[in-house]
Amino acid sequence: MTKPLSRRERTHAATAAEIKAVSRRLMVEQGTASLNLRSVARDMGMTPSALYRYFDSRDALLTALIIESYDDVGSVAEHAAATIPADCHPLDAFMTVAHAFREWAVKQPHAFGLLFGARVPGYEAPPESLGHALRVSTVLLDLLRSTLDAGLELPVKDGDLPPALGAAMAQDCEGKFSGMSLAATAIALACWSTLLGAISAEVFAHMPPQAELAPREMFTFTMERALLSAGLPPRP
Amino acid sequence: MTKPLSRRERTHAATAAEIKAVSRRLMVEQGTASLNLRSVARDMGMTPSALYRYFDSRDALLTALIIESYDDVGSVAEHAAATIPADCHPLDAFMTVAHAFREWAVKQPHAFGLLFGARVPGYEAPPESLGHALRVSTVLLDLLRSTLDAGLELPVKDGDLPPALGAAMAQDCEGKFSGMSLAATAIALACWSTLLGAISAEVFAHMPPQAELAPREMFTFTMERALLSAGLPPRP
DNA sequence: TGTACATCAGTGAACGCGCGTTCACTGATGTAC
DNA sequence: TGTACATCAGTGAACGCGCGTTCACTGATGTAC
Repeated sequence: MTKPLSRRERTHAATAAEIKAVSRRLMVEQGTASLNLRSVARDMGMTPSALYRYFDSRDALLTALIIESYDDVGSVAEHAAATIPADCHPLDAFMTVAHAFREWAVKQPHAFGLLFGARVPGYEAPPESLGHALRVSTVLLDLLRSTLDAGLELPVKDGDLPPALGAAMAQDCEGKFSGMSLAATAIALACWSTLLGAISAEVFAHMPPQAELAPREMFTFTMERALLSAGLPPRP
Repeated sequence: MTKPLSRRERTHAATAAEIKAVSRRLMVEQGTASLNLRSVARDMGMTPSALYRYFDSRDALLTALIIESYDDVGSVAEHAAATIPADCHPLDAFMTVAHAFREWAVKQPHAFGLLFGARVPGYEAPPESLGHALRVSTVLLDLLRSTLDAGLELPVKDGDLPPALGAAMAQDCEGKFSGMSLAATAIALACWSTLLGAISAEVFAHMPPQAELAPREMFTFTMERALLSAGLPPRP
């Protein structure tokens, strides 16, 4: 149904893409919060007002960047998951996606900060970004689901959870965790928080110098310990 | 040797403290990056220029806030550690400090973001802040050290570490980890990154709604699993 | 105890700056007959 | 194929705003004799 784009539409899209690319680069250099239209325009050799042909406001540009970044990291994770062979050890399967996520973040620390750091003050993410936001975690959840289907024994049972935690896990409004036990949900969330923590500790440089000497190995160590404690079988 | 402060010195210190307190409050409302002298002055019913009697520049104020926050969370952790009875189960001992850290962060999300979030762009922390920064982690390291002394068996031996990780852990420039094995160092760093991750996932609201319903229990669950996988004995 | 002087807190106007956004415009690119 | 018109990209000047910082000043608080 989508008509082929006219020449004008194509150049318009290309310029919009360039604006986003330049914004990205400037965010690396100057930080996310201080991204501003005038420096983007300056960098492109345009007047600031020309940008309004492409984005309604600074916030609209920010939203576009956020959505694009969510999609970017989402597709990185999806592609990584697609390379996992069927007979892969679960530990390797999860680590394949985790490493893909980490490498994306290390290459684009500004984008990672934009999505997973402190919120940009005064900016509220629009609801339509949620769908894009969920792509990464969905990849990991699917992986967990198929590992559970393959007979994974969790080290925690539903009854072991403190009542308040169990009750909270039961509120699965969006149905993302449907079909998973409460304990599995809790473990999934714990691993997710460990994953985000391991990446942001590295990206935001909150680790002592030792860890910075071998960041990739440090990440592997942290995540594998978390996954083992989640009940994944150790490597033979 | 310290002379008693004169009346003038006392009022000066009191005003400086008020400036910092107001800055803190404004950071909560407007975000860290957009803290500015004019709104601080406005809030205090002063002229912006008057602030220069107390701080040389905006950066100097930011530095003072950072150092004060490090000290704040540091002393919170130290006080929590001081309440731990001698015969305390190691899991409870660590969780006492971890909960104190978390509660501090939840109460002062802006301060947590300032210290453990993305760096404020264009601002470089002065070297003298390092000493203040290390107080929290020192409390936890001391706890680990005494647990090791009490005969804790780690689930990982030095030889199990990948060579690059072992070599990195061996570079203990500041001597913070002196007397600890390489494996113990690696485990300590993994737990530290998990701790920061669990707190920032909550504070920066990067968890799905389920976790937000029982944040404290979620935190406990995540951290206890990490500590158990670090070799701490389970509760009887 | 009283007076002369120094120190400090805070004022108010001003500086130069960069920001987001608006608006009337010019020229080029595409479209309809 | 050529002409008339509509659409779009981008310009340049201007708006009001808030920022950090400087500077000469006033008046109050403390100090020395």
